[in-house]
Amino acid sequence: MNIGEASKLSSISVKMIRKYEDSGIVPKAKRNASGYRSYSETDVHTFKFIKTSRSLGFSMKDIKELLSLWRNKKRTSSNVKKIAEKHIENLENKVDEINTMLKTLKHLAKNCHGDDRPDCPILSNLGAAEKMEAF
Amino acid sequence: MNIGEASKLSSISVKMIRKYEDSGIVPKAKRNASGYRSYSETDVHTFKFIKTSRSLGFSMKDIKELLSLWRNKKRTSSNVKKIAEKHIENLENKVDEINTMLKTLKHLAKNCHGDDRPDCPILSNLGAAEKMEAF
DNA sequence: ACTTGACCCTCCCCTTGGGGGAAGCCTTAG
DNA sequence: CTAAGGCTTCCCCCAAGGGGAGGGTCAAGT
Repeated sequence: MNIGEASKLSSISVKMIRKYEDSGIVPKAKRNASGYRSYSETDVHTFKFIKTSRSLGFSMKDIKELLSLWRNKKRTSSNVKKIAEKHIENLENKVDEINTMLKTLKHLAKNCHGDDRPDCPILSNLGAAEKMEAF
Repeated sequence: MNIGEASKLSSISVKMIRKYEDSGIVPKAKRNASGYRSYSETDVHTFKFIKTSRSLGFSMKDIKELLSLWRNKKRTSSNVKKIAEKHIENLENKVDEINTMLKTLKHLAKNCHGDDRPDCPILSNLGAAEKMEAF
């Protein structure tokens, strides 16, 4: 099949399929007589793997590694688990980080009138010399 | 003062101070006789405002707006609050998104032996035709 | 057969919020 | 007077996409 159909079946844009090839995440596609890329069901399967991995937040770098483990029948599950656990840790750190921001932001927003008056604790705090750690 | 000192005082890199100027987030700096950018305490204050806002996760686009409200003494606090609340909403959505990923990832990791064996539910699920919503 | 529209190709630019480094002035200390 | 370090502009890079130009190819309708 051509790239358009592979794109539809995998829910990965034509642009990105080509980019994945350029960046070496997937091997170079075979070409037909007129230079069109030609894909098999297996290739679509690979694209779906990428799609699912992306939806779980894995980086393309991680996915490249996961793909090679996926293809390697002699892999050990510990290698895969390590990547997943590292990713879980990163995501948990990100959640913590955002929650810290949210705590401060909600505190500021709560104390802001949100009316016609110009005084606003959000702006005064953003512009304060002291750090936000203050509260 | 020169850009290096403004950078130290505001904790914003020299690179980024120049980039903020290029992108119009801050007005063009005055230049001294030899073409060096020259900053005042007020400018440093502005950079600190940006720094704090970034640490709360505001986009540069939001910060541009917050800065203009900050400088405008006739502003209404409702404008500021709207920006902050929209940002809070975005962050909350992001946390939800990541938590959804985490739920799936943890489920997968829990069921992965993580030993020498090649069988691994993480890979089988990433490569499954069915969507992850399945569990 | 010919046209038209839908695909496909490559190449380049844009995004966000940073960073690296080169080549060339300016300044200040020794 | 020289050397170091600060400053300037300019260009390149990252992730993970997207937009669009300019041109080749294929298939269906007339």
